[in-house]
Amino acid sequence: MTSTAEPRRSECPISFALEIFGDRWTLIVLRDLMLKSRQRYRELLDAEEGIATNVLAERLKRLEHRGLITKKRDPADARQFIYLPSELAVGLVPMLVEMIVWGIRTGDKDAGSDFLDRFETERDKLIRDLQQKVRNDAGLR
Amino acid sequence: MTSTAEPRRSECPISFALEIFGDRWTLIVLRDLMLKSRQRYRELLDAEEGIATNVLAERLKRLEHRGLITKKRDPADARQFIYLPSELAVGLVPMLVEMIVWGIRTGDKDAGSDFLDRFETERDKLIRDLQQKVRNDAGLR
DNA sequence: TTAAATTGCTTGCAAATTGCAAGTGATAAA
DNA sequence: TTTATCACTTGCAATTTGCAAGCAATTTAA
Repeated sequence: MTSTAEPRRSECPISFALEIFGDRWTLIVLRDLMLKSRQRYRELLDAEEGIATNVLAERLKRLEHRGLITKKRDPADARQFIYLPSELAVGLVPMLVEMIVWGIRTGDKDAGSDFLDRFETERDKLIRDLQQKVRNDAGLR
Repeated sequence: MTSTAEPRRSECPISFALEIFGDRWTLIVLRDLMLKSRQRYRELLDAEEGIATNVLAERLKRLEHRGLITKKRDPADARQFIYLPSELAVGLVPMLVEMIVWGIRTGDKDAGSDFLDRFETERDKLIRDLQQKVRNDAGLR
């Protein structure tokens, strides 16, 4: 059996991860899919950071190809598609939470003190709850 | 007092974090500075992923400007500079560890099973130890 | 005491990626 | 039927990247 994976820059897991989401937009898309419960192209395009439509289209293809999201037609409106995170994406929640915490502490403590408080008192439960909510929204399990 | 900070894309802490290290190279540089104990330009340039010299120079300036690293002359060789992570960078270790774990689990389980075992049995200590080692290497206290 | 290396960059340029605006084709609503 | 909406695609200019060569300030070697 031959491998179907892309060639890697190196064997380092950080490098591997960055090949998938090491750019300005991929994690913004995953944030919206998982933490803001957006699941349609139009909703993702409305990210307040202002992603360009061709870039969004390319990132969604990439994420689907890498197995981080699935795409299916909306049964209620055949013009639309629904993008859902996979379990691989759910596995990114701990990293996203650490990124959020660093961002709050470094950038703007006032804006996220509730999150910070909860993180400091019950990190594991916060993450489990978030992951369950994501799975739930995505119809996983 | 007027603010000296760059304008942000949004108030989101993930977005803020990505403005600092949301690209293919910045976290590779921080990985080498913190987890591989490299501290000179030449050593960083030798990253196996093959960073271009102009890109490395720009990233180092950026990281210094953002307060994630400091730069000082090598007292033993005035041609060289020593780049050291700051406490702000040390604060990124938990996120980097989660990224490593995701990368190992997703990409190549065999290559990092020791790290994974230790992560699963004593995550907090693993992170504390790593952070202390980084502070030590950097002469922080 | 010079000449050759080494170090940490900068510069120039081609190639790739991004951002922006304007389509396009399929489906749905009026 | 016409018009609107949705999920893109396309074309193109602007920005960013990668690559190779250069350069000034040391340090090492002859």
